[in-house]
Amino acid sequence: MSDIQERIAAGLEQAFARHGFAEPSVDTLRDAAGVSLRTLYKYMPSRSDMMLAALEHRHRRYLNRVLDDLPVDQQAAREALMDRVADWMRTEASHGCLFHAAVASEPGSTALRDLLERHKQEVASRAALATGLAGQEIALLLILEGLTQSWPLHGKNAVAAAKGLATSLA
Amino acid sequence: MSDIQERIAAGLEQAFARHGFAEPSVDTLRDAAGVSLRTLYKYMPSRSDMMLAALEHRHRRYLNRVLDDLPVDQQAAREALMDRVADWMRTEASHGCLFHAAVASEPGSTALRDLLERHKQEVASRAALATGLAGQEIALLLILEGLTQSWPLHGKNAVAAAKGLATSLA
DNA sequence: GACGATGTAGAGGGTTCGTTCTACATGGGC
DNA sequence: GCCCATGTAGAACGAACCCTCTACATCGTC
Repeated sequence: MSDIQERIAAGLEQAFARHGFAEPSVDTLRDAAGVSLRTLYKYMPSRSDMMLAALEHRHRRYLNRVLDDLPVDQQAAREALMDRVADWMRTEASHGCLFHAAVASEPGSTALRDLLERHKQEVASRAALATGLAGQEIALLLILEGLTQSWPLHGKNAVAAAKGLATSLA
Repeated sequence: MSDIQERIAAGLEQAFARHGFAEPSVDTLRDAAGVSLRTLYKYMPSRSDMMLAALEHRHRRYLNRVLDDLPVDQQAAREALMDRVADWMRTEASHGCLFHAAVASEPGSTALRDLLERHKQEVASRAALATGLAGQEIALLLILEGLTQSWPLHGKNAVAAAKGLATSLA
């Protein structure tokens, strides 16, 4: 991926995260990307491609920010994981999971659905590995999804509930 | 609420649930509502009002289908609750929670956000009451959100995980 | 210094969309 | 029998949107 492509994807991700997938026009996306319309369309030939590129970019950033370098101790890793998710929500995604939002905005797109599935799959397996919960990927993912969805309304209380549930998985 | 208004709202809810909030045009919504464009706009003067009416309708139906008449035994109520949510997903909402989808499609709308909050609030308090988990509304809501989000990918495994987590709340 | 590759700036086309408006049908109450 | 309220059918309008295209700037290379 070239440098300019990376910068465009980063700008698009910001715009979609802030305003959702329905609202921003391509003109708005161009401003967010910081390039001309011609260049934008050169690298992402349609609005759908812009959505996909933004989500790919977000996927990489999410893995880095939430799942890299968790504590070695498994209980500490579980708590840190929930804190990291909350921190991600606070700074990046105050409206919930961007991948679910994308699929909701275009339920017909199989490309988006595949991307959502890949994202959740990779998050679940890496999270289970880091917390010593291999074999309980689904329960752990359920907690992460629940935290992501309920954080906007319940904040730190949701984090505490998620930690408690993750601990109970043993 | 008049009879025709009820029928319109029911049709709109179906259309939004099936195709999301971004895709369907007002012409499509009119077909789903089964009335003329003039009548549709008489009762719901803008597309945003159509979304709100559809969600109000869904809120009432969700409470009826998922939370009415749960078993008296608390452990049985917890399991039945998760089964009911899964059944709701299977028959009504294969793409996740419609309220979250609405907010995601229009993050700027405070009316939608308020409606989401009211919906979740009422679901949480009624669910906690029925399952003997008063005081743990947030943890229970987190499980319900997690189940709703992960059911499309993991189906009955997600239900089993949700039951396990709800049982652990004790 | 010419040139080709790559960028910006932004106007324009063709389409779709939300909303309004006109014209007409129907049916119960005086 | 007339009328008004309420419904259908769908044309029309203005705005917004996605995408293309033209015209021009910049910069590293020969």
